[in-house]
Amino acid sequence: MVAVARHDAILRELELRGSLAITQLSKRLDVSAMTLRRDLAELESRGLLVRVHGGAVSTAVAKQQERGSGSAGAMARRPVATIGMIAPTANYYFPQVIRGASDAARELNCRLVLGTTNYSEREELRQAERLIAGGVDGLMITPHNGLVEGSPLHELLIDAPVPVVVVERGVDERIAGRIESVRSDHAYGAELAVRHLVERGHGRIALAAREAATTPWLLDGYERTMARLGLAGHVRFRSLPTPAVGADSAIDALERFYDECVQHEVTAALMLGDVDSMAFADLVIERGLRIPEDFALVAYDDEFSAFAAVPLTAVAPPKHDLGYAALRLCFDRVRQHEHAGHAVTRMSLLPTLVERESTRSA
Amino acid sequence: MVAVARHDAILRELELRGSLAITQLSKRLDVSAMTLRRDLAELESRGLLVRVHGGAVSTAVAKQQERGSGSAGAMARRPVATIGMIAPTANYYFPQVIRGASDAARELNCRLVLGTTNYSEREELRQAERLIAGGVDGLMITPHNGLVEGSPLHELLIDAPVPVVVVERGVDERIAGRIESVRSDHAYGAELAVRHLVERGHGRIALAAREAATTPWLLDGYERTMARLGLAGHVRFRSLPTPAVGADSAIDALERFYDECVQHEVTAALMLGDVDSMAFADLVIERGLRIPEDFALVAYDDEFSAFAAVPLTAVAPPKHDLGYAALRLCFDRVRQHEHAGHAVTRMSLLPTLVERESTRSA
DNA sequence: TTGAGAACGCACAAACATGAACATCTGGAG
DNA sequence: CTCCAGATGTTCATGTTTGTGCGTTCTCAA
Repeated sequence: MVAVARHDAILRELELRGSLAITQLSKRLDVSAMTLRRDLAELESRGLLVRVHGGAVSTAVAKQQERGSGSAGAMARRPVATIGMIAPTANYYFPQVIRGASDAARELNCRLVLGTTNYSEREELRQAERLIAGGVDGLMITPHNGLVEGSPLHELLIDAPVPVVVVERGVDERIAGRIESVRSDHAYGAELAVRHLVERGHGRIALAAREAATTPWLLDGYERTMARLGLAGHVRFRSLPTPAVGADSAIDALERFYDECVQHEVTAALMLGDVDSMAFADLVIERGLRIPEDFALVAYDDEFSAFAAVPLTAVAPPKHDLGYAALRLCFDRVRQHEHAGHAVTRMSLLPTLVERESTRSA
Repeated sequence: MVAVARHDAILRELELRGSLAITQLSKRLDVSAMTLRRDLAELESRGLLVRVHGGAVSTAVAKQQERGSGSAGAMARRPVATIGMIAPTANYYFPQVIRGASDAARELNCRLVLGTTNYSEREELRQAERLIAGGVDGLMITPHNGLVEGSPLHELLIDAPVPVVVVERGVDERIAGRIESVRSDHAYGAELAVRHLVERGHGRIALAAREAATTPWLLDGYERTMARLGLAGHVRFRSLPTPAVGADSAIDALERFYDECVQHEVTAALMLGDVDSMAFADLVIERGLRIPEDFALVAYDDEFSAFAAVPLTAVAPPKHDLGYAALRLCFDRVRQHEHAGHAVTRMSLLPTLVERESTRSA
């Protein structure tokens, strides 16, 4: 590789990504790190880049950085837009989504205003009104029951003076209208899990889930995949009750689920929620079965699955990316707002499966 | 190999890659390094290239490098990435998609390289190989039959060293993998049309479509909506033949479709393709019916619908936005390439309905 | 604050590219 | 058939570029 070609590659990389790491680029271009350092030194002397420890950044990025720290935030750019986000809770599932949105907000230099509703419809409405009245430029919302036609929330959002993106919930097809959505494809997540178990030789696979927004999707993907693989006869779905706060009545339900599994000679299960899954795994082991030899388990959610006594194979919904993509979409709409129309976008992101001990094949 | 041929090869190489290395080219052309040096010396004296240690660079690149040392602004105009796009045709439907992609490319300062395949599977494979070998940074492709598991194209794309976005076609769910897609929701488009007609009092609605990639989706949305509205009993689907080029045998099929409509007391139709729809509208009027009073018509596609004798209400697939969104997605992936993973994204864009005379309610 | 690990850059060695001089090849004219 | 001119290949002394070992410096996290 000729020196100029390397220089070209370096500058291209900088323009495309804003920065480069010597170790990575040296692998990609198949030249030694020293050579790259010499190249960077030369290009820096020509004012084409700025060297930093580990690599280099483009002059544009360097300037921005300087401005940012130089006047210690006095010159910090004012946010270009304010995006409201309404989530049912900030305890479960959503923290990651919020973090994704917040990462995107930082990148796009816009402000994120958060409201939570504790799964109350009235609260959703109130928060939405508050944010819109408060002058947000765009709104991201997760109505806990989806957006139903004719509901007051629907009326409000359909006429909202700002773009609205529904996050992680469906939009009734009849409404469609201008409301866009970004969501995970949980049916696909269930499919992933079932296929994973089938590949490991399981034919009798059960599903357990408490009532949650994702449950219907999970059930859908589960049944569809079982049917497609010719295992429909063994479908076992168990709806777990949501225990009252503080009560550990969930254990009862898990025990009943376990008994059913034994009774129907089920050898593997997919269970919604990794906390429940961990409790269930403990129960299974307590009853004298080995995981994964006698019973395989896939958790649907991946917050703590890695930390179970037997690390659990888990389906990880793309929470971070979800928030990130939703905020970007919302921001795009704010920017285009008065420009020519655009097609209504429905985005779905696919979960991934992380294999751990609870399904390692024999 | 004669001197002129070598000179030609040298200049071609420079134009393609911007620079060349003597050792590599001497192997490839099977001539000694000395000969190449003499060639380069001559071509340099003619001002056709600039020699550097180890090889040569094109004058364009050399100038850019030189100017680069003066002002950093010079490099702003060089494309930061090259995105390949493979479409089955550039005559029908895709021109708009391509325009959308090209608009996005301009905004993002990247180069778009287009290949068309004339609906040939071999050609799809060949073009994809060519573009990847040619060093594109990302690839957008519309395989005419979708991406089928196990096909050579699938094998190629799944292992491609660059991000791949499938445009306006499905990706087999089992494949999923890392391949992303952007597409129109044609089922929703059909739903839009049917609902529009039902709102205007029609109960017996027919669908006509020739064999095309969108046909199954149209049929799906049509049947689903008819069923949901309790009109399932009146489903009439007519598959039109694709006429040979030049022949106007399509008229026969349209006549048969018309007869069927009359026979079943159908009062409205959704027809794929606005050219066919226009021909059909003419035929209906010729037979003495009035549009929209006696018969309502919605065209699926909106290139020329506005220019029919009776301007046609049409469903407009979001072609421009499709290309735009696909290129942006692809570009994003190129930028993130080696950074942390991201969730696989499936985007669907909703068509819109443009109301015109052919369905104005009485 | 400290320490592990990564990145840095000097100095030297190895590898490689260069071009002059000379050897070899080729095809056509004498 | 021989010779010759021009093109191409080879050798080698020289200059340039690249890779490596190693002590120093930097960064991040405990």
